[in-house]
Amino acid sequence: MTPDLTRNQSLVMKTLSGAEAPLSAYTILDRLRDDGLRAPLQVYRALDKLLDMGLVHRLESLNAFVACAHPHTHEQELIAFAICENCGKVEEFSDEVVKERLDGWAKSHRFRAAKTTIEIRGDCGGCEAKG
Amino acid sequence: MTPDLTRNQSLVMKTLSGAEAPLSAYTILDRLRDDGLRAPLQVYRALDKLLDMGLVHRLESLNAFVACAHPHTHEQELIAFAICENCGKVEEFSDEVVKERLDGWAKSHRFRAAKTTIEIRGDCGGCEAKG
DNA sequence: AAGGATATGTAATGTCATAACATATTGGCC
DNA sequence: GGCCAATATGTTATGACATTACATATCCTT
Repeated sequence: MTPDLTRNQSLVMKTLSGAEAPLSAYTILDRLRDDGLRAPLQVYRALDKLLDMGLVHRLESLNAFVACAHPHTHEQELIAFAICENCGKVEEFSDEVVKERLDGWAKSHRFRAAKTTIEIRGDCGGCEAKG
Repeated sequence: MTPDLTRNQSLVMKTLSGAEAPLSAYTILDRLRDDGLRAPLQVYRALDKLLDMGLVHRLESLNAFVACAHPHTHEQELIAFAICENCGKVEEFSDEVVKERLDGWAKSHRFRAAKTTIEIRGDCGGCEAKG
């Protein structure tokens, strides 16, 4: 069912999975130089497929990518991200009520939603405790 | 109360207000060449101020900017955008329940939200009717 | 008039993403 | 096995978005 990953896809996935925070495509590339990757497109192509498979998310407000925290569990869900501007960590969550409300708006306005982005920028509790 | 706009800010604001759809900073620049603007920074600096004043919004998923549809009316609101990928037009709306739910999540996770982005990409009714 | 804050002008550079083209690998299907 | 289509890969160049750094000008307050 889940297709196997190709070499480049595996490398990119592994890099993202091991990262503490979102990475830009160029940062991923830098970390994979030793594995033979040389051009941005090698990373972007792998990311495209991983996004399609739902294994990776793109954070629009950051122009960066994260490994999905709950692969396969949200086929139908609307995912929101809380991004700490201090430590860079990202929390992934979903809220059925939010989804219902946005779906309701779309329906009443005859808007056919293809993809919805919800990103909250701020400071996570951990950072505040330290600061 | 509302500070007057400087020359560059006015030019940028006027360009965005007259546009049917979001514009990138470089598109704005191109449209203002005849008014003497020459460098991206002149546009970005004006945009920064206009964003601060709440007269303009940035669409993260588009790397583009729109004039605010309801200036001064949403000091406290959470604004969502529905972006038509067909005609490019953007609808701006807010939903108190969505705001409450996201605020609730943030509170329960000790996350201090600074800015929240909600962007729905899809097709607006008008486009579907034509297609 | 002096001085600080804000706005402006300009060049250079940094960051993110894709187009275009060539080559290689994979996987059915006869 | 051999063929062909689909998919993946490699590489160069270019396009699109945004900021750093520095110089100059304007505005406001005293």
